[in-house]
Amino acid sequence: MRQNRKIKFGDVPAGVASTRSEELRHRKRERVGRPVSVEYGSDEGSEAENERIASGERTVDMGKIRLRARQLASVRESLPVYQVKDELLAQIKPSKVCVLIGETGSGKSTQIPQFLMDTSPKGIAVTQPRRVAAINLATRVAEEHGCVLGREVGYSVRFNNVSNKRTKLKYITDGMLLRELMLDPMLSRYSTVIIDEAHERTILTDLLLGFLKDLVFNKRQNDQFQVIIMSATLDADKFSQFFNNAPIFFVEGRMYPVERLYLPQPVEDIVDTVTKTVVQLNQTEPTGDILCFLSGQEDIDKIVDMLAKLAPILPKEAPILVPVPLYAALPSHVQMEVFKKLKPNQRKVILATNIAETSITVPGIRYVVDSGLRKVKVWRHQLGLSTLLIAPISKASAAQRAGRAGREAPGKCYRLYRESDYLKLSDNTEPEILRSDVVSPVLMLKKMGVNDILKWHWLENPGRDSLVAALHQLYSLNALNDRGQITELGQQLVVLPVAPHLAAVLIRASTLGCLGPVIDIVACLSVDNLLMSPPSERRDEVNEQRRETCKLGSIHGDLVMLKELFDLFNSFADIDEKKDWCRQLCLNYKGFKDVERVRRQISEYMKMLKMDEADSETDFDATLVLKAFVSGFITNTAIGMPDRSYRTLATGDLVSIHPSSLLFGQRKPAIMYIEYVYTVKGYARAVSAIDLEWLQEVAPHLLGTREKV
DNA sequence: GAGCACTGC
Repeated sequence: MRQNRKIKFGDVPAGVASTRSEELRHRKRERVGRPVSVEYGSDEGSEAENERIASGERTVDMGKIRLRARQLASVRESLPVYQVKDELLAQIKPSKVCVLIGETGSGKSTQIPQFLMDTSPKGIAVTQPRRVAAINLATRVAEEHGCVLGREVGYSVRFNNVSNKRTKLKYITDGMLLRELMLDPMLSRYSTVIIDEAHERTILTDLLLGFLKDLVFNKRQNDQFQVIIMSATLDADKFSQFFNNAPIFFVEGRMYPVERLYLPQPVEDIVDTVTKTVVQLNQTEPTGDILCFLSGQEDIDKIVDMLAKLAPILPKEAPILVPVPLYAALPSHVQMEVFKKLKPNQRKVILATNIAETSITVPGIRYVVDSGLRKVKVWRHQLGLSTLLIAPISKASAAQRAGRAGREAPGKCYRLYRESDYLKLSDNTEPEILRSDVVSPVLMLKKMGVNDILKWHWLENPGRDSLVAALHQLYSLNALNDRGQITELGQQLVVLPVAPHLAAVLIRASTLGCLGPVIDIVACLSVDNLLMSPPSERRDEVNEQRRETCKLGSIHGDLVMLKELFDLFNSFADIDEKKDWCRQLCLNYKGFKDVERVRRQISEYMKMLKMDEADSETDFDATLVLKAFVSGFITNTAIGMPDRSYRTLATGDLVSIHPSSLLFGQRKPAIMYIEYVYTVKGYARAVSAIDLEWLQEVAPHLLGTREKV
């Protein structure tokens, strides 16, 4: 750390008032409700317990459940949204579509669906972008409603359906609702669909809104069918306009004021600035934990190290700083550290990525330190690769981060940028669909019978180039015919719970007779952070050990390595043995447990498509398996050049084997890779050695039209 | 000779 120059934040009071009113300015909406101070904790039910109850075990004590519901009634009644129940219902009722803005703590996600339960003729679906949110909400609402989870109130997420045909209110991830929509385009089970957290603008939410527009105004126009869009931010006009000027309602939340403080000058070194700000804040501010938002793991680890070193030598009058990292790649038991209660003379400092903005809510936060940065993955459809960039956040995101300090008491937010920089930020984060690969969305549209995807009523049109690139990809997979219609194969791909390219590999594998091992590999590929990067001092040793362990992988590449690792994982009978082995090779034990789950699911879906892995060859044949993969990743192939570099077959672009690959440093005539990412240069990840002759065999319809694909 | 934010089926 450089010489301890103090970090100065500008004069606050005026700035605070103006910023606050800035963020409130757009609220020229019909206001219902007034701010109320209540505690609204989220009691978490154990998932295992819920499953047991929902599976019909008759040890349920209904008396106890009803008593608990009565106890919760007073909490419910004090929620902002409850106070305006009748007024709100009277306004919502007559509209086929409405937009409801409810701030954090308003109780909209738990209460409004319950209000509608008695009058809704059929089921109510409430979508959530994340699984845990759907599960927690359903658990809470079942408790409030006084029923067993999975009966009148339930949930449906991947791997877990705790609902039945009679379930009236179902919390569901938007991915699962889309899946239901594919099977039943009318969504005939439901009379109300509530899209929650619409402001997050995930791809799946955007798609749902598009399909719902068609349903509510055309297909189920004369039916009793209602759509409610819930958003936490004020950018509701977009939704309203999209649904033919649907009415907008506003419910106030229960948030404490958060003072915003800015720096007078921009800073260069964010790691240094965050560290100094935390130390300074610790000495001057009363009790309360600190949450810092940073762009990624690298900066977080550096700050954690620095604070850990500084903590023992700081003045003893101030609380002792306890730094805690928080990002998705951390094992879950390490993530749980953020919830740990500390001694009274300690102060928790959480160094987090965007994961703390929406996915994980940490209690006890009074101070937020915001770097104003995040990492964002941007898809370049012209090049068929993705890049990971550090970018400034939006105003909406800055407000969300600041809000994390005001959940339990008034708080402060230290923004490590100037107020003038804040004012220059865009209002909202760019919708995900504009910076993503749209192969899968386009296939879904085709499945739903949309002919002209360029002119479809997209909530946000991804743009001609992006859509055309996706159409080409789908055509090259044989998912679309040359008239752009979905093929029999396309119908199969859309069902499988993996990306279309990987789905194509699965189908191909079943005809080649190697479905079993291919499911293993595809399951491994769909789990993040399965192979963890070893700490620098163990790097060479671990790499060597992995090469030793995976003899075939060292020749054929990473896909075959995954198969070898998964087989070995399964060969240990004892859990502790498995864990030891994972530690040795720096593998993620929980990751492999997830692989097993995904594997089971894929296997079930393949059976549904009448493809059975029992038909697989008994001996593992690496060539056969890689041929299956080439059929899905024909555009991700490159030829080895005399100067040791590789050039992509499709465009001739330079590509290098990523150093994390087992094939790194090896020369092969040709390679195929699952992912192509650009950082300092174009890197191929998950690389396999292939034979060029396979291309002719696997995809004769593509060779010769290469420049078009 | 690198370094991956986050989520979903």
